[in-house]
Amino acid sequence: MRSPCCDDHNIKKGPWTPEEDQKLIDYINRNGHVNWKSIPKQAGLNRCGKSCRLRWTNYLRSDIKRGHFTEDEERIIIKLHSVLGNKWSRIASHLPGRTDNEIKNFWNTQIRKKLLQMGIDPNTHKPRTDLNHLLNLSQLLSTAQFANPMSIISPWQNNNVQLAQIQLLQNLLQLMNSSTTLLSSGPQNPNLVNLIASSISKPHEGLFNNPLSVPPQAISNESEFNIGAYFEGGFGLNNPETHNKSLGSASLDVKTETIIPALVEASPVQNKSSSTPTSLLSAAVSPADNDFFEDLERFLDDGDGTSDPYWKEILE
DNA sequence: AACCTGTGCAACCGCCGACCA
DNA sequence: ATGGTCGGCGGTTGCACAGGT
Repeated sequence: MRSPCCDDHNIKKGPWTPEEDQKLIDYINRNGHVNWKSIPKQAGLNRCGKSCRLRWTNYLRSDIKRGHFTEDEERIIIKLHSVLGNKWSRIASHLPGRTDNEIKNFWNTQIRKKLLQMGIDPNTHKPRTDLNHLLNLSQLLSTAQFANPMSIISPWQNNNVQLAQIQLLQNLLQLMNSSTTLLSSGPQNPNLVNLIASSISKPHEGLFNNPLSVPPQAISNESEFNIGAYFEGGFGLNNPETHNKSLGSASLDVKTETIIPALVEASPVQNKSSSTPTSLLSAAVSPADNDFFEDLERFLDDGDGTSDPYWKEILE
């Protein structure tokens, strides 16, 4: 049975004082750190060895680089995380001056949030498929498009609405793909899938540096679209060919976080003849609704011209 | 001005593996 | 081979602070 390191109730815990820091620095500068357990006693500190080691490695070391992470560091962290997972110490070993604790905190408080807002699962580095996210996106879009039709949308706002639109389309594709798998009946409407797929594959360079480009392997020819290959790349995170492009600073720009407006309550589901994206999604994600493709196609078809044409704009 | 809430980050906790006697 | 010790790691907590109401 091992003895706990810090089981002495007289051992001090909590934040370190400047005096304690100085004692530890002086001692290690003089003697180095061979045996952490013996250091507190020899340095005159009422702390456990573990606490001393942590304080030294995460804060007092002279080679610690403090302050904001650069975009390069952020890119490296995301890239390494996509390969290594939560191996913070291994990630830290590639970032001189950064500690595992610092990187872990940075990931949990900043990067994680950014990825989630971009519709990327921070654990898998692939597009999110949870229904709440799809609904959020659709709410965002309907808010941006319909909340105030008279308002003038600035170019960068418009760009981000389009970013959200593409995210939503991608998630729809994935949902459709999984739906066809679940239904075990093969693609129910390959033409529809191809229609959406081809709309995503259209170039958007100049809008937002094409951060969500389609890997070439996803489109084998004009009439076929390989959804599996498309999403396998996880926005290129696992694909060396697309990695740099998809992880470019544009895709993680702080603007992405700030431009997405706060979500508002979803508008009530309207009748089919005046379907909004919200109502479409409500229909599309309903577990009991097996007519998803039919509804989607009907919505896109918009024969009576009463529904909003923006879906057509996206797809066209 | 007081209170509430969200955020960032330092520090702790518990587990695990390496090492050694 | 076994058990004890220690360092390292990842998850989690709790505090300080800022901003909002």
